Amino acid sequence: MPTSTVRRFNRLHTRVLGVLDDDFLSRGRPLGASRLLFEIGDGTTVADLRDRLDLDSGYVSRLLRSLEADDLVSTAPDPIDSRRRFVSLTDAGRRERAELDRLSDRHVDDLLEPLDPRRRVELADVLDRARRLLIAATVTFADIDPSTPEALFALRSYYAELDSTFEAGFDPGEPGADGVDYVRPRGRFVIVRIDDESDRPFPTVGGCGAVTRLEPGVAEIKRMWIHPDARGLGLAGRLLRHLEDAARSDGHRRVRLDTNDALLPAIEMYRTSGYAEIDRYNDNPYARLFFEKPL
Amino acid sequence: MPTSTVRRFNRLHTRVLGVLDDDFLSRGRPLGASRLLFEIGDGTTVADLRDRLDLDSGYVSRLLRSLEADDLVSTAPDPIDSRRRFVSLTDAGRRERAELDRLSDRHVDDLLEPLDPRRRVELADVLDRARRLLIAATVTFADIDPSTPEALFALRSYYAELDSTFEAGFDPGEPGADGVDYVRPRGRFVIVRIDDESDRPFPTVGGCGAVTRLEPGVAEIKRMWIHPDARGLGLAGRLLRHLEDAARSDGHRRVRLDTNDALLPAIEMYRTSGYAEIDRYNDNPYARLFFEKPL
DNA sequence: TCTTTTCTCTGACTCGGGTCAGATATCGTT
DNA sequence: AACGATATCTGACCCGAGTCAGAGAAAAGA
Repeated sequence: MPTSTVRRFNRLHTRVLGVLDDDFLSRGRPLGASRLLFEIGDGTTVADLRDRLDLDSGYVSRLLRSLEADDLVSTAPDPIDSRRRFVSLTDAGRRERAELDRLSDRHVDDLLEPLDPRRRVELADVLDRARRLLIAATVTFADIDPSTPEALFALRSYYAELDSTFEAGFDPGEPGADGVDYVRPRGRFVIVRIDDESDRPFPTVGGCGAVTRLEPGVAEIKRMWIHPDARGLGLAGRLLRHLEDAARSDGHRRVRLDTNDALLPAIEMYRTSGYAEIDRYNDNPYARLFFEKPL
Repeated sequence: MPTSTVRRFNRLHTRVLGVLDDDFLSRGRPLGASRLLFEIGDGTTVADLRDRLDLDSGYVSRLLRSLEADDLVSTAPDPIDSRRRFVSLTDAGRRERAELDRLSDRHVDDLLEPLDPRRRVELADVLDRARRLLIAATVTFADIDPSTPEALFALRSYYAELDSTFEAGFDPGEPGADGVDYVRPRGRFVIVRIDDESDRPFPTVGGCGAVTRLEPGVAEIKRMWIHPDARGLGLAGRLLRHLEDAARSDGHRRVRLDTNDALLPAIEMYRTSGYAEIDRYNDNPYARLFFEKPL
């Protein structure tokens, strides 16, 4: 049933919103060229454009030259590596991009105009909820090295949040310990990747989690965190299951985890996910509750 | 604010749902050809396809021949008018259409798969609400002749609903009276057109309403009806305002209307729209309440 | 009956989007 | 200095989508 409802919505959407958007985005020039204007942003290299839009190198080159002919972009050799060309918008290009933006806004405004303000807001609300659910549906879990920028970004966000949650603050201790604990064969570091365009350089980090070996057959789940903007979408539960699966496939029979009594929703999730409270099994000063689950 | 939210949703939507849909709809053949398979349905004429999809006649012809070459459709002269050609699907064509349908479903299913059932339903719910609000935004009000099939359909639906609402039933009286009352210069008949694909021969009728002259400067609003599926979208209020505008531009200074005390939401709307209760001004046996509003 | 209109089809064409195979220049490494 | 890898560009293509101008057959009107 959800399937047919989604398809029904899709048909309407492409008709009233999608198609038209493309229509007038092409102001005299090929549509692909207009898209480039947005993708260039504050300047990038040709290679970057190429793999962001997944286009043939020759094709991008041609599009850029047509934009150059219209004096909307300018290119120059990248000072660092002069095989590369650095592309940026000219003033006219920035104006054109702003104009396209304005037209898109205008198009949506015109569409919403007949609705009363209350329903306009309601539409925005339901579409935003739909967007978040779609993002949740397209999230991916990836094992990565905990020393990569992506992982460090997640960990730092997590620590910062703990620091502001706990009354006494939070000190992550000496960094680099993660370097061994969360790397195979001792453990894993998992990132929740949100495939929401436009956030560079890597897809938005929606959360993280780690597994590490405690003793033979027993793993510990640590560093579980979901970005505040991505909560309420069922991601924490999916991440937990993913980490349990990882532990299981690494040969563990039980998983443990500790938590602080300030993290109520987390505690609730552990209980409903089959975790039972056990005695303290480590000397983590921030931990007040300890759980275990057989795999 | 709603504007940017809508655009934000659009970007995500075309990426995760829209584009892919087109992608695999083209199973070896040009996309337009696949679309035709759906549009042909249980058989139509070439002209019908042409203006339903708004395509060039030569183009449709070519697409049809390519489908014929694949043995998916067959054409024959229309027995009624042999300038026309009647197009219908072969068995293979029907199978292919079913297969495309299955693939589309599958694609959506795969997308929803990671979501837990509760959130899957929630997504369907919010998308359906969004669809209904978008439909409400794209509705059009049109003055038409009350004797057209479209108008008759609306009126009959309205009478049928009254008949099942009133305990004693409802008898619309001698038909044809509308023929003079709701036609200029004495009055108007307005139809609410819902531009939701697929419902032929005319866009779905979402409601109706009429204005007629009572006495110099005084108009009466009658036959106001919104299709049950289209309620809760603010259409009744917009229709009422549209009818008032029509009365005003026809030179009236006041509008009256009568209603039955069983129609509570309508009564509530009249009160909040500036109508004041007045004494009975006609002998309509179904009316119990009478309202008037200065324009 | 003759003329005009309607409906479909064909051929010739345009255009945007995109691929592919080099050519050229630069960088990194040995 | 030489070699392979990398980044960009150019020219030659292909293909799908769509337009346009008739041609031919049938229907409708005078």
